[in-house]
Amino acid sequence: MPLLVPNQAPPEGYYAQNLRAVVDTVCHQYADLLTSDETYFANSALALSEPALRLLARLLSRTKTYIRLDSLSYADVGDVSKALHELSEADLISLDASGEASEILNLLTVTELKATFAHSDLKGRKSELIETIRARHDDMTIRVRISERQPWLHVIASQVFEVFCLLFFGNNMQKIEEFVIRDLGVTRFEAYEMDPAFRLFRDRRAIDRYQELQGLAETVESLGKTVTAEDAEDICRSLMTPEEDRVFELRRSRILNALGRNLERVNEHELALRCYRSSSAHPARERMMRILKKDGRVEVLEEVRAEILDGPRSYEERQFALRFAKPRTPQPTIELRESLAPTDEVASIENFAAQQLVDEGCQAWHLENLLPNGLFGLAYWDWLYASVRGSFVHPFQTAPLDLYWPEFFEVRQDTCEDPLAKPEELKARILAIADTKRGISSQLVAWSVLSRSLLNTILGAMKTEQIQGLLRIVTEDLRQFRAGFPDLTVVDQQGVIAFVEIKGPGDQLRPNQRLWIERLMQAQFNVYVWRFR
DNA sequence: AGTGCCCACG
DNA sequence: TTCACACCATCAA
DNA sequence: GATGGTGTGTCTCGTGGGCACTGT
Ligand SMILES: [Mn+2]
Repeated sequence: MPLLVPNQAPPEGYYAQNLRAVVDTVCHQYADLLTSDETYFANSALALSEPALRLLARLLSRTKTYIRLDSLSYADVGDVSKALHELSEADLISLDASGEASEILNLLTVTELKATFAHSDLKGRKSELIETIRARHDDMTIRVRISERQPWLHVIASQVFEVFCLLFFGNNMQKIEEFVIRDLGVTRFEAYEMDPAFRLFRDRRAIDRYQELQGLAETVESLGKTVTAEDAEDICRSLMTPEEDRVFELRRSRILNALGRNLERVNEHELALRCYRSSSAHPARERMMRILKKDGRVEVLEEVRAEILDGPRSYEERQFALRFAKPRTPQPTIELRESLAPTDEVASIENFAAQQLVDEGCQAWHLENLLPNGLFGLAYWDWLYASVRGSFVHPFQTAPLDLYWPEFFEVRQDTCEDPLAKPEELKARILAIADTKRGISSQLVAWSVLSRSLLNTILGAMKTEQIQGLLRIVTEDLRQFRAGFPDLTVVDQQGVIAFVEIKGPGDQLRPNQRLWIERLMQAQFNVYVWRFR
């Protein structure tokens, strides 16, 4: 029986308990790195009376930070106005009618706006209405007039609480709602070990820098191709120093790559080159080569090419350096089937092709990367959730933090058994883990797609060496081979497995797709491209 | 009156 | 709010 | 065929209420 049931009252004090858990954990882990504001928030929150903490938990779970008082009706809080005053006394919320006029005006409905700011000519969309009101009254008048009818509060603690969530989850995407999703039973998480002494953020600088990088990413994103040289200079100044932490460094490099790409679009080649030069992430050097080619700077181009070949960052980067701006060299030939494209509209060309294979007597599924990722995730389940310092930092993870980093296998090989060492047991191992772990969230295993019978059929159609071969490819480079797998997995009437990449008119193989196909052919799989014209 | 979006909620 | 992929336009050989 | 640009599906769920907006 799950802790929470939709539309049924949660256990007494449930949301407050979640809030307390986050604040407690962060305080224990990061007490010495918190600013005075953050420490103050933690102390005052933990010192609140139970009703006030319950109310605060609700307020912090709202998406907006300005909230109408008449929208607060929480039975488990009891005396709401008493709790409000307590929160206000603790400076966790403000009751003194603060805020931007436009934001506050948005708290009212159209009807209320018209009633509160009675003008005969108020009409149009709500946004236009608000503009009109703002043009006629100053902010103070607006606030006063609304607060007389519809008092509201501002959740001061919101910003600081975001930092607490960042420290708790180690990222800006997961929020405190994770608790609810888990307690409803929607997601189950593996019972991995965590080291409470481990810190994702080493020092205060790391916390601040994380947020700074987030801001820069947003700026670059929002500027897009309206970016000017001055903008870029500004942003670059904050991005030119390599980060010590590799996660930060990857983040920095990706922002530089995005900025560089935008600069290319506005023909700022020199600035773009500077961004790419400072970046340590693919495709920075690829973009450099393209720019240099365009500008006819052959010598520098060759220098970059040599640099890549000397230490390629990925298989794809190396492949690009080998082939770019060079006479065409033959590539391994791939079996090709060709058909006419369906005349009438179909939902997707992949499903159309799959249906045709079914009509021919085969079994066919559109699985793409879900198959290799799923098989790897199952065969290496214990590797994924092994106790490795720093790989798990909170209870809501679906993969270890170092999954896509080079030392993933190295740091686990002493404690985990290599599934490939006993190839004859692979099939049974994968099926057994699928049975025992079914439903537990994994970044690699899509349970809804990989049913027991599907796994049975597919694994049954693969020879032991083929399963081993497939996993060898994936484990060669988890990052590279997490994408590019052929669209369809097919088992024919003789029980022979094949993989098919479907190409509609005007679509062609991408480098990672070609790479997967070549590897699969080497591993003795039937693979072909099915092109519709 | 109908439709579709946003948001709180469990 | 990303990532992987398909689709589409354009250009060149 | 190469390249660049854009669109789509995907979300850790499902539901219900309130609201804006549209059309009669
Ligand atoms: Mn395809």
